[in-house]
Amino acid sequence: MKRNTWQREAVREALDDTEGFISAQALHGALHQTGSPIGLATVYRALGDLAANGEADSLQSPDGEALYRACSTTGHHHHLICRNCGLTVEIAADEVEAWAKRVAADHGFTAAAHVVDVFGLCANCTKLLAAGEQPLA
Amino acid sequence: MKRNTWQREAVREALDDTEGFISAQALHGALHQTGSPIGLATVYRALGDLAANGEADSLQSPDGEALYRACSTTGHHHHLICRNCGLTVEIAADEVEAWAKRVAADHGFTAAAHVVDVFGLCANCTKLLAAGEQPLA
DNA sequence: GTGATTTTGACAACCATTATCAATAAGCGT
DNA sequence: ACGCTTATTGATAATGGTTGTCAAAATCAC
Ligand SMILES: [Mn+2]
Ligand SMILES: [Mn+2]
Ligand SMILES: [Zn+2]
Ligand SMILES: [Zn+2]
Repeated sequence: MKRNTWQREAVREALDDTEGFISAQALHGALHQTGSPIGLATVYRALGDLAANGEADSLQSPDGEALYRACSTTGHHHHLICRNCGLTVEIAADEVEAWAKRVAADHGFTAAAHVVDVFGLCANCTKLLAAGEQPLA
Repeated sequence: MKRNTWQREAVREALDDTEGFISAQALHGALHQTGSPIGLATVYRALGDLAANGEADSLQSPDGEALYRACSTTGHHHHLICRNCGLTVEIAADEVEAWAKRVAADHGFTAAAHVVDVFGLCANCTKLLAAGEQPLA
């Protein structure tokens, strides 16, 4: 049976305290800074479990890193993500859902799923970068 | 200036001969099987260049591997991909383009890009799997 | 509390991708 | 055609995220 450990709870809380998407490594770093001695492998395992249970959303960053986020919305939705600071907006996109279903059906595809993510610079980061600040400071 | 080499042309042709999306490693393997002595690093570079020039499309597979495909359509478009056999249909989706732009603008995001891919089982694979065949045979 | 079983975590292994850099070769001027 | 400049190649090392290993520690049913 599945056992409850403080490590899994720590990962859940750390993920909740994070604004946007975050990598396993970054979350492990954040936990360490709070004094937690949790191991890196454990963070990977906990995040994988959360994603499998639907408690967290995951996506592949454009450079192939897996990112995780605790979602406030329970149902199916998508994300608008700042590629500089990670700020994330959850998006309900009925329009795109319908489009995806239609496209698959029109071509005889079954068991269709879709990946829909929008990356950009949030208003704040746009301002900062225009002022000559460095990205990801 | 940019020079023309048989290696780049070999990668272009190998990519054209491929039905669906393929990884750099797999393409390198395919080239080797035809007797080509091309180096792996060169395949990575050539694919990166093709993608940068818009001659190839690239996407991150669900497990974080970069996949490439020679596009017949020159403009921006998306893909409907069979997760079993790799068969790919190119999709023009003005509706989704407009949606992505609107979503970004509505939230003050700039420099927006989007990832939109639909994965499913093509008609043929649906039939085969229903008949009890194994996936990815 | 005891013990079977799960979980952890330091570390190694893995694997895709990128950086090195000496050797090679494209292509311009001659 | 011939050098010469310089982009390109490719064997190899390095990088970096992720997963596997396995003995030690922790959980929980009894
Ligand atoms: Mn959707
Ligand atoms: Mn698009
Ligand atoms: Zn931002
Ligand atoms: Zn198929």
